[in-house]
Amino acid sequence: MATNKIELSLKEAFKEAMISCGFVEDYDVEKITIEIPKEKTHGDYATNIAMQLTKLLRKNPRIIAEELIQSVNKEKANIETIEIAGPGFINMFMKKDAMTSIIKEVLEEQENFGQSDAGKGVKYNVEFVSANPTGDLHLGHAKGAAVGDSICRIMEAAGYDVTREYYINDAGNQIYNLALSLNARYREAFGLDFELPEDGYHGNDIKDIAKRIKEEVGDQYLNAPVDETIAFFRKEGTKYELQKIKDILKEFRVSFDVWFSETSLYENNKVVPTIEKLKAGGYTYESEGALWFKSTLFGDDKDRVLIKSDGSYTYLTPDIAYHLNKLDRGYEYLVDLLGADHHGYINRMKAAIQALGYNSDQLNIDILQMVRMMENGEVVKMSKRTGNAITIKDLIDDIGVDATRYFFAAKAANTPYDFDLTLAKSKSNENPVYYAQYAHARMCSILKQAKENDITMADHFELLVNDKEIDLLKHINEFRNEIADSAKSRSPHKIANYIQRLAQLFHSFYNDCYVIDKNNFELSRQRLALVEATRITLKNALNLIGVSAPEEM
RNA sequence: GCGUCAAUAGCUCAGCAGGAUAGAGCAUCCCCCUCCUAAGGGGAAGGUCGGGGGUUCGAAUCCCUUUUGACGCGCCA
Repeated sequence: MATNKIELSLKEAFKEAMISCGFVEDYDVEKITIEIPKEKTHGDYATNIAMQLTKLLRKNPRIIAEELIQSVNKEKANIETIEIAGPGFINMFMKKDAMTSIIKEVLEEQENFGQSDAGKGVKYNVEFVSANPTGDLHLGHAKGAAVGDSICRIMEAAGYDVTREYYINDAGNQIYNLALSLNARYREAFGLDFELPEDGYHGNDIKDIAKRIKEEVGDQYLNAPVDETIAFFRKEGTKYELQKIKDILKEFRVSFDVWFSETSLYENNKVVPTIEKLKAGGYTYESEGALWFKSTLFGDDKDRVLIKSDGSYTYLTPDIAYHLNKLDRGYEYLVDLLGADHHGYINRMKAAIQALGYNSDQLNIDILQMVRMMENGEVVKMSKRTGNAITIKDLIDDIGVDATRYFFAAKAANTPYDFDLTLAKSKSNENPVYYAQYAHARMCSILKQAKENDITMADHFELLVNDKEIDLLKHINEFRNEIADSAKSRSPHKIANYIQRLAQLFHSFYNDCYVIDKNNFELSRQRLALVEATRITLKNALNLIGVSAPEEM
């Protein structure tokens, strides 16, 4: 866990004090909790270490605390005063200048401020979205895209080695239906008889693609052999649909490192050897003409079919091969982001990787609970414009990328979400995304005017002793911790909370502390540096959840 | 029936490796622009943390139980 200099020095100081009091011979500093009390009279920082030690020492926590504060090195840890409170909390008030050193760090690190090596370069593969290339991405995919991309950005900032991956289901039945649907629309485009399959794709997007294919290849597939025609439309349909997905994700500021094709599993002969490996391990059996995987051996509810009695694979089979392939590629951990309707999938896939010799902990399946679109208190199922399911495109057009991404990131992914369309669309103070962006715009405005008045940033900050300034500094000090925390639990909403708090502290500072003051030039210079440090922190934080930081609004 | 997730202010949600008086935004009610963007700030009001047990010095947080809701429980993907 990354930690800031102030807290680290406090932890070290308490560790030394514990040792010199004879309480312990050694102690893991990570186990010492240093927190910022909610109540200001409880100090700048506090620790509950004395209460934690009661179990070990079997002594009254206040007595332990008393001994600790006697031997703690206050000078070294920059403590101004230290006191015992309540049942045994140790509250510390820091020397004013202890807080300001963070400003220099931020100004030096710029867009890298907040990064740490907390993740120790551990290799993670994060798979998200992975929607079938058969149509537009809808509301649920938008949540997956926003949450997944934010998780990756945050993990990267926290020092994990992250590969973002999209699994393309381009081999199954749904692609066959896509091909049939396209072929039908292609014939339609020539004014010929056509037959749309019952479970095919009936959207206008298929018509558009068919028209484009007509322009590209002319009539050559009107009378071609059926196999050849289907193969052609499979390939072309996947290509077009995938390109549309890539384009919209790019617009949504979501990127992937690897686009992994299911078909490639067959082309590179990955599926059969996976089944053979399960067989060789004794984890399969035949029954009723099908091949089963004994997933119950690893805690699954029931065994799962790998090869159906008609000889074809279930969805699970190539997916097991895919997960094995990811692990074989050397990732220590896999993360899958799945919709709540797939949560039954967790146990069987964990069972599979165990049967294949990996540890079930290496697969983390994060469930994204369902999203409901609400407008004026009513559930909205369909897009008003198209009459079809709400797509990412609808969200981007109606709400904008910033607000959409903020709304998805601001809420814990694993709880059901009612997306308030009315609120998200409103371009007013009711919309929380503007609160943070407005703070950034205000800072830019100050910086711009300082420049016009030839006020430059100071490099020493002894005048920053106002409560509002100290609060801001404390919060900036927490940024690295917050990122590391958020990465560890893969919770982008923690960053959103951090952003709200930072914006709030700034707005409050803004009202109390006038920055550009020609009559107090030195204070202006010092505050200006604080504003710039705050601005960099806010911009970096917004970037972690894919939200822009406008210079004016 | 079994499983997963949820239930906290009027609304939308934080807080949940136990810690001090449960927080934020919005909505409501007061106050603040001769001054860096009022998309802002300050204040008020608003809660038996779904109910009931238990563990603990201490529980919104952990355990059990119960109610309600969403989603699963295919040789679909």
